[in-house]
Amino acid sequence: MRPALNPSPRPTARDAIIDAAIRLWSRNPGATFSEVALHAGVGRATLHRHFRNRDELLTLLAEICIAETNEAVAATIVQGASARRQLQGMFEAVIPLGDRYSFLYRAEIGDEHTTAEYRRQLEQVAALVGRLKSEGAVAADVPTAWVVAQIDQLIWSAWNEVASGRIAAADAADLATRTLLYGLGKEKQP
Amino acid sequence: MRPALNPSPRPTARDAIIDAAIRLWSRNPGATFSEVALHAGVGRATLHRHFRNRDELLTLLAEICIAETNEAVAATIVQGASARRQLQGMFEAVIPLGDRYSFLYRAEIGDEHTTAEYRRQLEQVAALVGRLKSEGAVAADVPTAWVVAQIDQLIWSAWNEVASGRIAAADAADLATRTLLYGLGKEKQP
DNA sequence: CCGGGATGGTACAGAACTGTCTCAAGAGAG
DNA sequence: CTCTCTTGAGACAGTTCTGTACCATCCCGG
Repeated sequence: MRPALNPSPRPTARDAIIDAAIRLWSRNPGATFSEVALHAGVGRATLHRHFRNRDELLTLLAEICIAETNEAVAATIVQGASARRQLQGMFEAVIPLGDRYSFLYRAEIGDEHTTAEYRRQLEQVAALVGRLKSEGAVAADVPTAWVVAQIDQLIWSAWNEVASGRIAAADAADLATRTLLYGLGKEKQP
Repeated sequence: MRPALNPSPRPTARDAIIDAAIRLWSRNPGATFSEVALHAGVGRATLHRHFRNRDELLTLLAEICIAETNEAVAATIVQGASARRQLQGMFEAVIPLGDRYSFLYRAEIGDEHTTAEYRRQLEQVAALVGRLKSEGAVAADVPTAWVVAQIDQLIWSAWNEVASGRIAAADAADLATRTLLYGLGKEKQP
């Protein structure tokens, strides 16, 4: 075999651990290392071989989630598009990641680099809100922090409703955009 | 002293524990019994005298929070008022309770009575949404579950913004109502 | 002044979790 | 086939949390 460009030679176990940890800690942030190993179908010792301790795994997960989100957003956003269209694109990209993203809300990440990266993401959203305002898509008299918070919450609840089957995945992004810009007080605007 | 109508003869310690537990577990659901005792300014032994174990305390806290919310809502809602007005009243009543209410989102309550009571609260909100729809304040084509989720999220984020000082407490309920009904896409409606 | 009840501090055993180690088994490359 | 690397299983000690018990102290009412 040629020298692997991929640094992980046999990634199955490692990937299974990462997946199980994200899935499990999303629902129960206090879940035990043993439980993670069990759900990953992996021995607890193997888990410790890949990740020295809880913090190391948690930090990696956070980095993965942030990177996945950045990637998804970057792939969807069209540079020349209107801010209004970029908002819609962001919803479309990020809502399906809800289950991988959600544990970040609860996790207490100590790592500086990770928190800085997260803050950077929020700032990007704030910048998008600024563009929405100058386009007239969002009212100027609303605090930007409030709009950012609403976008965050909409992503979360949209994924939540999709995951529980109450809303079709295809409708989620539209519904989120509509809710943010026009509210739920009248029929859908053109 | 006459036989106390109040079943708790010397409530200071007990109250301090309840308060500290709500405050602490809201931020850190995994906080230890020792930490709760420490923050309550009470010996750990005393804590165990009042509450046999974690579940007992947690269940009581949930019941208290639900009762507080019911009480606050009931005191504010005017029977004859429009659903639109009742929504505003609910926001005004519940947003200030955010810090006491928030830990319920994360806590895993096993108690049947408590979860039933919580479900009942959600159903009341759903009923309010139904009335909003028949009044024409909320569009009929939006799933009720979505509206309920938005109301829940608005309460949480409104309290959050108030708590972090980014938004004035007096404006919070108005902003939440506006966001829900009219969205953030245009200047405030009359 | 005196006694009962609540409290704080501490000690203790049991349980759960963590992190490390060892050893046997299995899968894949050469 | 053989060698190497990874894995699963389990043992182990150390730490933390839990729930209980005990005792000295304090406050309150009588």
